[in-house]
Amino acid sequence: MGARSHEVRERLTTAATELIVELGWSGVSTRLLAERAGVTPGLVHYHFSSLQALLSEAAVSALTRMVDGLDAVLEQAKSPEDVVEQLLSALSEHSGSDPMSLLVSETFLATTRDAELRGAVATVLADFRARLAAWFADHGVDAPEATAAVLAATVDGLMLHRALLPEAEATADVLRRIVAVRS
Amino acid sequence: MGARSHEVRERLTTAATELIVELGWSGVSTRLLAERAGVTPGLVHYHFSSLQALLSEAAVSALTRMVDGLDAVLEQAKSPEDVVEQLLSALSEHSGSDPMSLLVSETFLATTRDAELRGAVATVLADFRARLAAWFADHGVDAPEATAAVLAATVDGLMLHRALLPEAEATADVLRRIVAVRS
DNA sequence: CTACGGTTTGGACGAGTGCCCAAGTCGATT
DNA sequence: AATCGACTTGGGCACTCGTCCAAACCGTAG
Repeated sequence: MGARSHEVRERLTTAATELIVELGWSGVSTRLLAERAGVTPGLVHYHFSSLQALLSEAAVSALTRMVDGLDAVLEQAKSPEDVVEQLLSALSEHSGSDPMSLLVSETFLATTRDAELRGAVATVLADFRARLAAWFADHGVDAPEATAAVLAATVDGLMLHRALLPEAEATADVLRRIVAVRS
Repeated sequence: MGARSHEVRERLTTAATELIVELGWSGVSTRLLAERAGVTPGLVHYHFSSLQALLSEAAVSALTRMVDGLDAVLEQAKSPEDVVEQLLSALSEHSGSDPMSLLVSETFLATTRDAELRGAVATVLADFRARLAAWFADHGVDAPEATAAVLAATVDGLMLHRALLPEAEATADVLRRIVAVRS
């Protein structure tokens, strides 16, 4: 596997994440993917065992990068309320149907039809939950694991809903209630 | 439109909701649909203008029924905490990858690629939010609209996550924090 | 120079797709 | 009995799909 091979693989996975967002997981075809990546269709199955494998690898690595980015938020947060604030604003930078939200949703849904992908995504999610829970535990939040699970779920749910309806103004205030500190 | 026509339309939409759950929105084909409904493939495009239209009609009516079902929960609930409890247990009846969760997710995702469907689903969601918010307002919950929006989003987010990871035991306790009553 | 292995090409394969339509069935109305 | 219109049939059209593969390319090692 020379450097040339590695570059083509990367071009293909990059094109894959773009197209998953634009056309949906099942809207991505071998030929479209090759065209976007600037290679010939035959190359797709030379570098990857199947189209599914290519999409999965692309999505999982994008998700991993995303979680690492959210992790950086934790390091700067001073209070639990701060975490909510930061998470929310990190998401609000994007419009309702932004690339990140769509990629997350598409990938989650794809896991219901692909056991291998499901395992990989579950690992990423568990990792994020664990880091969040650890931070909460360190900062006096009650029931840190459950709080992390609910907060992560809420963030994903808001992603879905934001594409359909605008959020209420006081969303952040309500979200802050989730991270109640032990009294 | 005779009674015969109406029965076939219903058999097709019923088969559609089943297949969307089993195979995903884009995994449903004309012929598969017809086979499941026990009719010939040509009938699909006689009764519906397109496959998309059939899927959309089936999904929206299923979603509407679902929201009406959740609405019944509200009528029996005595306190805000009760609402959370009931919503959660209504969801927990189903396994992680239950039909309802999957249909919701699939439909939400399909809205990103179909403007007409998006409008219809947004109406259903807005309706549910409004009923929830009205109930909260009547029962002294602070910021009822935002609370309803966050709770609805969390419920959907938990639907997504539950397929991947088991929930923590104390999820309900954390969720109850969302519906804090004005002090 | 030859030989070689990783890479690339473009076309082929069979299967499946949404949609359409001429022809036919069948129950109700005239 | 004849006619009508709603309904149904099954096949056909013009695609796209994932995957595969023989052949060509090309930088490097012998």
